[in-house]
Amino acid sequence: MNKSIADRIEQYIKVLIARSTDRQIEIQRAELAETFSCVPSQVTYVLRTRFTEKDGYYKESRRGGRGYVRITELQQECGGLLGSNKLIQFINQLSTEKLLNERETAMIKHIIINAGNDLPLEYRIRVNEGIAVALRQFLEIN
Amino acid sequence: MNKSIADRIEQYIKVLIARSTDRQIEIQRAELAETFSCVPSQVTYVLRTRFTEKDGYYKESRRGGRGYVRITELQQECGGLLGSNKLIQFINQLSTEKLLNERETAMIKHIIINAGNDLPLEYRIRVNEGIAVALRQFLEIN
DNA sequence: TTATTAAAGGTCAAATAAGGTCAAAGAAGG
DNA sequence: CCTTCTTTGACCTTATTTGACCTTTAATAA
Repeated sequence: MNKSIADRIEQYIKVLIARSTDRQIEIQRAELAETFSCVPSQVTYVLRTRFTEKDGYYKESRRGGRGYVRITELQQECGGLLGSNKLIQFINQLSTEKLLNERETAMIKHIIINAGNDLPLEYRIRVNEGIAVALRQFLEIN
Repeated sequence: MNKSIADRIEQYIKVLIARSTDRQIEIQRAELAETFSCVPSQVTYVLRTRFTEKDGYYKESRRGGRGYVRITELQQECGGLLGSNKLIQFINQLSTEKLLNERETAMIKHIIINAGNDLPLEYRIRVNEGIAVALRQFLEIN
Protein backbone atom coordinates (compact mmCIF):
# COMPACT_ATOMS: atom_id res chain seq x y z
CA MET A 1 0.00 0.00 0.00
CA ASN A 2 1.70 3.11 -1.30
CA LYS A 3 1.44 6.14 0.92
CA SER A 4 -0.46 9.09 -0.46
CA ILE A 5 1.09 12.52 -0.75
CA ALA A 6 -1.09 13.62 2.12
CA ASP A 7 0.35 10.84 4.28
CA ARG A 8 3.89 11.79 3.40
CA ILE A 9 3.31 15.46 4.13
CA GLU A 10 1.78 14.50 7.46
CA GLN A 11 4.80 12.40 8.35
CA TYR A 12 7.16 15.13 7.30
CA ILE A 13 5.45 17.72 9.49
CA LYS A 14 5.37 15.37 12.43
CA VAL A 15 9.09 14.75 12.11
CA LEU A 16 9.71 18.48 12.04
CA ILE A 17 7.69 18.93 15.20
CA ALA A 18 9.42 16.04 16.91
CA ARG A 19 12.78 17.54 16.09
CA SER A 20 11.80 20.99 17.30
CA THR A 21 12.73 22.03 20.78
CA ASP A 22 9.34 23.43 21.71
CA ARG A 23 6.88 21.29 19.79
CA GLN A 24 6.23 24.20 17.55
CA ILE A 25 7.17 24.78 13.93
CA GLU A 26 6.57 27.28 11.20
CA ILE A 27 6.20 26.24 7.60
CA GLN A 28 5.69 28.03 4.33
CA ARG A 29 2.75 26.44 2.64
CA ALA A 30 4.05 27.13 -0.86
CA GLU A 31 7.52 25.86 -0.06
CA LEU A 32 6.21 22.63 1.39
CA ALA A 33 4.02 22.15 -1.67
CA GLU A 34 7.10 22.66 -3.80
CA THR A 35 8.99 20.05 -1.80
CA PHE A 36 6.29 17.49 -2.43
CA SER A 37 5.51 18.63 -5.95
CA CYS A 38 1.88 19.30 -5.23
CA VAL A 39 -0.44 22.28 -5.14
CA PRO A 40 -0.46 24.47 -2.01
CA SER A 41 -4.02 23.61 -1.15
CA GLN A 42 -2.89 20.03 -0.68
CA VAL A 43 -0.94 21.20 2.34
CA THR A 44 -4.03 22.97 3.61
CA TYR A 45 -5.90 19.72 3.21
CA VAL A 46 -3.37 17.84 5.29
CA LEU A 47 -3.51 20.45 8.01
CA ARG A 48 -7.28 20.41 7.97
CA THR A 49 -7.61 16.66 8.19
CA ARG A 50 -4.66 15.59 10.31
CA PHE A 51 -3.67 18.47 12.54
CA THR A 52 -6.97 19.37 14.10
CA GLU A 53 -7.57 20.56 17.61
CA LYS A 54 -9.02 17.17 18.36
CA ASP A 55 -5.70 15.67 17.35
CA GLY A 56 -4.06 18.02 19.81
CA TYR A 57 -2.67 20.63 17.48
CA TYR A 58 -3.12 24.37 17.44
CA LYS A 59 -2.59 26.36 14.28
CA GLU A 60 -1.99 29.99 13.47
CA SER A 61 -1.18 31.55 10.14
CA ARG A 62 -0.53 34.80 8.41
CA ARG A 63 -1.08 35.72 4.78
CA GLY A 64 0.78 38.13 2.60
CA GLY A 65 4.50 38.68 2.27
CA ARG A 66 6.48 36.45 4.61
CA GLY A 67 3.36 34.56 5.50
CA TYR A 68 3.56 31.32 7.44
CA VAL A 69 1.66 28.54 9.09
CA ARG A 70 2.64 27.82 12.68
CA ILE A 71 1.72 24.48 14.14
CA THR A 72 1.89 23.78 17.85
CA GLU A 73 1.51 20.34 19.32
CA LEU A 74 -0.32 20.75 22.59
CA GLN A 75 1.21 19.02 25.53
CA GLN A 76 -0.07 15.49 25.90
CA GLU A 77 -1.45 14.99 29.34
CA CYS A 78 -2.12 11.89 31.28
CA GLY A 79 -5.23 10.26 32.66
CA GLY A 80 -8.08 12.31 33.97
CA LEU A 81 -6.02 15.46 34.22
CA LEU A 82 -7.34 18.24 32.14
CA GLY A 83 -4.82 19.67 29.69
CA SER A 84 -5.56 22.53 27.35
CA ASN A 85 -6.41 20.37 24.39
CA LYS A 86 -8.93 18.33 26.34
CA LEU A 87 -10.47 21.52 27.63
CA ILE A 88 -10.64 22.93 24.15
CA GLN A 89 -12.37 19.77 23.00
CA PHE A 90 -14.84 20.27 25.80
CA ILE A 91 -15.45 23.85 24.69
CA ASN A 92 -15.96 22.69 21.13
CA GLN A 93 -18.50 20.23 22.38
CA LEU A 94 -20.37 22.97 24.22
CA SER A 95 -20.27 24.97 21.02
CA THR A 96 -21.66 22.10 18.99
CA GLU A 97 -24.42 21.73 21.50
CA LYS A 98 -25.20 25.44 21.09
CA LEU A 99 -24.54 26.08 24.74
CA LEU A 100 -21.96 28.65 23.71
CA ASN A 101 -22.30 30.92 20.72
CA GLU A 102 -19.50 31.63 18.30
CA ARG A 103 -18.13 34.68 20.07
CA GLU A 104 -18.24 33.06 23.47
CA THR A 105 -16.46 30.03 22.11
CA ALA A 106 -13.72 32.09 20.54
CA MET A 107 -13.31 34.21 23.63
CA ILE A 108 -12.99 31.31 26.00
CA LYS A 109 -10.61 29.44 23.75
CA HIS A 110 -8.47 32.55 23.52
CA ILE A 111 -8.39 32.82 27.27
CA ILE A 112 -7.54 29.16 27.74
CA ILE A 113 -4.72 29.20 25.23
CA ASN A 114 -3.23 32.46 26.41
CA ALA A 115 -3.99 32.84 30.08
CA GLY A 116 -2.08 30.07 31.79
CA ASN A 117 0.54 29.84 29.13
CA ASP A 118 3.63 30.31 31.22
CA LEU A 119 2.43 28.43 34.26
CA PRO A 120 3.94 25.12 35.27
CA LEU A 121 1.90 22.26 33.85
CA GLU A 122 0.40 21.16 37.14
CA TYR A 123 -0.99 24.61 37.83
CA ARG A 124 -2.25 24.99 34.31
CA ILE A 125 -4.13 21.76 34.71
CA ARG A 126 -5.69 23.00 37.90
CA VAL A 127 -6.70 26.25 36.23
CA ASN A 128 -8.22 24.31 33.38
CA GLU A 129 -10.16 22.16 35.78
CA GLY A 130 -11.40 25.29 37.51
CA ILE A 131 -12.52 26.74 34.20
CA ALA A 132 -14.36 23.55 33.32
CA VAL A 133 -16.12 23.47 36.67
CA ALA A 134 -17.04 27.14 36.41
CA LEU A 135 -18.42 26.67 32.93
CA ARG A 136 -20.45 23.67 33.96
CA GLN A 137 -21.90 25.61 36.86
CA PHE A 138 -22.63 28.62 34.72
CA LEU A 139 -24.31 26.61 32.01
CA GLU A 140 -26.02 24.43 34.60
CA ILE A 141 -25.01 21.16 33.08
CA ASN A 142 -23.87 17.81 34.48
CA MET B 1 10.94 32.11 10.64
CA ASN B 2 12.39 34.74 8.38
CA LYS B 3 11.11 38.10 9.50
CA SER B 4 9.96 40.68 7.02
CA ILE B 5 11.49 44.13 6.87
CA ALA B 6 8.34 45.46 8.49
CA ASP B 7 8.78 43.03 11.37
CA ARG B 8 12.39 44.02 11.84
CA ILE B 9 11.62 47.72 11.85
CA GLU B 10 8.89 47.08 14.40
CA GLN B 11 11.34 45.23 16.64
CA TYR B 12 13.93 47.92 16.28
CA ILE B 13 11.52 50.66 17.31
CA LYS B 14 10.29 48.65 20.25
CA VAL B 15 13.81 48.15 21.49
CA LEU B 16 14.46 51.87 21.21
CA ILE B 17 11.37 52.60 23.26
CA ALA B 18 12.26 50.00 25.84
CA ARG B 19 15.69 51.54 26.23
CA SER B 20 14.35 55.07 26.52
CA THR B 21 13.86 56.57 29.93
CA ASP B 22 10.38 57.92 29.30
CA ARG B 23 8.86 55.42 26.87
CA GLN B 24 9.14 58.02 24.20
CA ILE B 25 11.42 58.25 21.18
CA GLU B 26 11.94 60.41 18.16
CA ILE B 27 13.01 58.96 14.85
CA GLN B 28 13.83 60.35 11.46
CA ARG B 29 11.77 58.47 8.96
CA ALA B 30 14.32 58.76 6.16
CA GLU B 31 17.21 57.76 8.38
CA LEU B 32 15.41 54.66 9.60
CA ALA B 33 14.57 53.75 6.02
CA GLU B 34 18.24 54.12 5.19
CA THR B 35 19.20 51.85 8.07
CA PHE B 36 16.93 49.13 6.77
CA SER B 37 17.58 49.80 3.11
CA CYS B 38 13.98 50.42 2.28
CA VAL B 39 11.84 53.28 1.09
CA PRO B 40 10.63 55.80 3.68
CA SER B 41 7.01 54.90 3.17
CA GLN B 42 7.83 51.46 4.46
CA VAL B 43 8.46 53.06 7.84
CA THR B 44 5.14 54.84 7.60
CA TYR B 45 3.55 51.49 6.87
CA VAL B 46 5.04 49.94 9.98
CA LEU B 47 3.88 52.84 12.11
CA ARG B 48 0.42 52.67 10.63
CA THR B 49 -0.01 48.93 11.12
CA ARG B 50 1.89 48.22 14.34
CA PHE B 51 1.94 51.34 16.44
CA THR B 52 -1.69 52.29 16.51
CA GLU B 53 -3.55 53.75 19.42
CA LYS B 54 -5.19 50.42 19.84
CA ASP B 55 -1.75 48.96 20.33
CA GLY B 56 -1.16 51.60 22.96
CA TYR B 57 1.01 54.07 21.11
CA TYR B 58 0.65 57.75 20.44
CA LYS B 59 2.33 59.42 17.50
CA GLU B 60 3.21 62.97 16.60
CA SER B 61 5.24 64.20 13.70
CA ARG B 62 6.52 67.26 12.01
CA ARG B 63 7.54 67.76 8.41
CA GLY B 64 10.17 69.97 6.91
CA GLY B 65 13.67 70.59 8.11
CA ARG B 66 14.39 68.92 11.44
CA GLY B 67 11.29 66.89 10.96
CA TYR B 68 10.66 63.88 13.17
CA VAL B 69 8.23 61.22 14.22
CA ARG B 70 7.74 60.94 17.94
CA ILE B 71 6.33 57.71 19.29
CA THR B 72 5.07 57.42 22.82
CA GLU B 73 4.11 54.17 24.43
CA LEU B 74 1.11 54.87 26.58
CA GLN B 75 1.52 53.59 30.08
CA GLN B 76 -0.64 50.63 30.91
CA GLU B 77 -2.45 51.75 34.01
CA CYS B 78 -3.05 48.41 35.65
CA GLY B 79 0.62 48.08 36.36
CA GLY B 80 0.50 46.36 39.72
CA LEU B 81 -0.29 42.81 40.56
CA LEU B 82 -3.73 41.80 39.64
CA GLY B 83 -5.82 40.34 42.39
CA SER B 84 -9.23 38.90 41.72
CA ASN B 85 -11.18 41.95 42.86
CA LYS B 86 -9.19 44.21 40.59
CA LEU B 87 -9.84 41.86 37.72
CA ILE B 88 -13.53 41.72 38.52
CA GLN B 89 -13.52 45.51 38.58
CA PHE B 90 -11.91 45.48 35.19
CA ILE B 91 -14.57 43.11 33.88
CA ASN B 92 -17.27 45.38 35.24
CA GLN B 93 -15.71 48.26 33.41
CA LEU B 94 -15.74 46.29 30.16
CA SER B 95 -19.37 45.57 30.83
CA THR B 96 -20.19 49.21 31.41
CA GLU B 97 -18.46 50.05 28.16
CA LYS B 98 -20.66 47.47 26.43
CA LEU B 99 -17.64 45.49 25.33
CA LEU B 100 -19.08 42.47 27.08
CA ASN B 101 -22.76 41.71 27.25
CA GLU B 102 -24.50 40.58 30.38
CA ARG B 103 -24.11 36.88 29.82
CA GLU B 104 -20.46 37.17 28.85
CA THR B 105 -19.76 39.27 31.92
CA ALA B 106 -21.39 36.78 34.21
CA MET B 107 -19.64 33.88 32.56
CA ILE B 108 -16.20 35.40 32.81
CA LYS B 109 -16.68 36.45 36.39
CA HIS B 110 -17.72 32.93 37.17
CA ILE B 111 -14.60 31.64 35.53
CA ILE B 112 -12.33 34.10 37.32
CA ILE B 113 -13.74 33.22 40.68
CA ASN B 114 -13.34 29.52 40.14
CA ALA B 115 -10.31 29.23 37.93
CA GLY B 116 -7.43 30.06 40.19
CA ASN B 117 -9.28 29.49 43.38
CA ASP B 118 -7.14 26.97 45.16
CA LEU B 119 -3.86 28.10 43.67
CA PRO B 120 -1.13 29.79 45.68
CA LEU B 121 -1.52 33.54 45.50
CA GLU B 122 1.37 34.17 43.17
CA TYR B 123 -0.03 31.77 40.61
CA ARG B 124 -3.51 33.12 40.97
CA ILE B 125 -2.15 36.55 40.20
CA ARG B 126 -0.42 35.25 37.14
CA VAL B 127 -3.58 33.57 35.94
CA ASN B 128 -5.54 36.75 36.48
CA GLU B 129 -3.00 38.75 34.58
CA GLY B 130 -3.10 36.19 31.78
CA ILE B 131 -6.86 36.44 31.63
CA ALA B 132 -6.72 40.22 31.50
CA VAL B 133 -4.17 40.18 28.71
CA ALA B 134 -6.11 37.57 26.75
CA LEU B 135 -9.32 39.53 27.10
CA ARG B 136 -7.68 42.70 25.97
CA GLN B 137 -6.33 40.89 22.96
CA PHE B 138 -9.65 39.33 22.17
CA LEU B 139 -11.53 42.62 22.43
CA GLU B 140 -8.74 44.46 20.69
CA ILE B 141 -8.33 47.09 23.33
CA ASN B 142 -5.58 48.30 25.60
C1' DT C 1 10.86 90.98 5.84
C1' DT C 2 9.49 88.28 2.23
C1' DA C 3 10.06 84.93 -1.29
C1' DT C 4 12.38 80.84 -2.53
C1' DT C 5 14.29 76.49 -1.83
C1' DA C 6 15.60 72.33 0.37
C1' DA C 7 14.42 69.05 3.71
C1' DA C 8 11.69 66.63 5.89
C1' DG C 9 7.25 63.60 6.46
C1' DG C 10 2.39 61.98 4.26
C1' DT C 11 -0.70 59.61 0.93
C1' DC C 12 -2.10 56.45 -2.17
C1' DA C 13 -2.20 53.04 -5.48
C1' DA C 14 0.18 49.39 -7.98
C1' DA C 15 3.00 45.31 -7.84
C1' DT C 16 4.17 41.32 -5.40
C1' DA C 17 3.95 37.63 -2.05
C1' DA C 18 1.99 34.93 0.73
C1' DG C 19 -2.08 31.75 2.74
C1' DG C 20 -7.47 30.38 2.43
C1' DT C 21 -11.73 28.49 0.28
C1' DC C 22 -14.40 25.70 -2.35
C1' DA C 23 -15.93 22.70 -5.64
C1' DA C 24 -14.97 19.43 -9.17
C1' DA C 25 -12.41 15.51 -10.73
C1' DG C 26 -10.04 11.29 -9.63
C1' DA C 27 -8.71 7.25 -6.80
C1' DA C 28 -9.34 3.67 -3.26
C1' DG C 29 -11.98 0.70 -0.62
C1' DG C 30 -16.31 -1.82 0.47
C1' DC D 1 -21.82 0.92 -7.79
C1' DC D 2 -21.42 3.96 -3.69
C1' DT D 3 -18.96 6.30 -0.39
C1' DT D 4 -15.12 8.44 1.33
C1' DC D 5 -10.62 10.25 0.88
C1' DT D 6 -7.27 12.69 -2.10
C1' DT D 7 -5.71 15.74 -5.66
C1' DT D 8 -6.08 19.79 -8.44
C1' DG D 9 -7.06 24.36 -9.87
C1' DA D 10 -9.57 28.68 -10.17
C1' DC D 11 -10.47 32.48 -7.50
C1' DC D 12 -10.28 35.25 -2.93
C1' DT D 13 -8.31 37.78 1.02
C1' DT D 14 -4.58 39.68 3.42
C1' DA D 15 0.13 41.57 4.13
C1' DT D 16 4.23 43.71 2.36
C1' DT D 17 7.08 46.42 -0.67
C1' DT D 18 7.88 50.15 -3.78
C1' DG D 19 7.53 54.48 -6.05
C1' DA D 20 5.39 58.63 -7.77
C1' DC D 21 3.52 62.66 -6.22
C1' DC D 22 1.81 65.94 -2.31
C1' DT D 23 2.22 68.93 1.87
C1' DT D 24 4.51 71.20 5.56
C1' DT D 25 8.27 73.61 7.66
C1' DA D 26 12.90 75.43 8.42
C1' DA D 27 16.65 77.71 6.38
C1' DT D 28 18.31 80.93 3.23
C1' DA D 29 18.57 84.36 -0.31
C1' DA D 30 16.93 88.72 -2.01
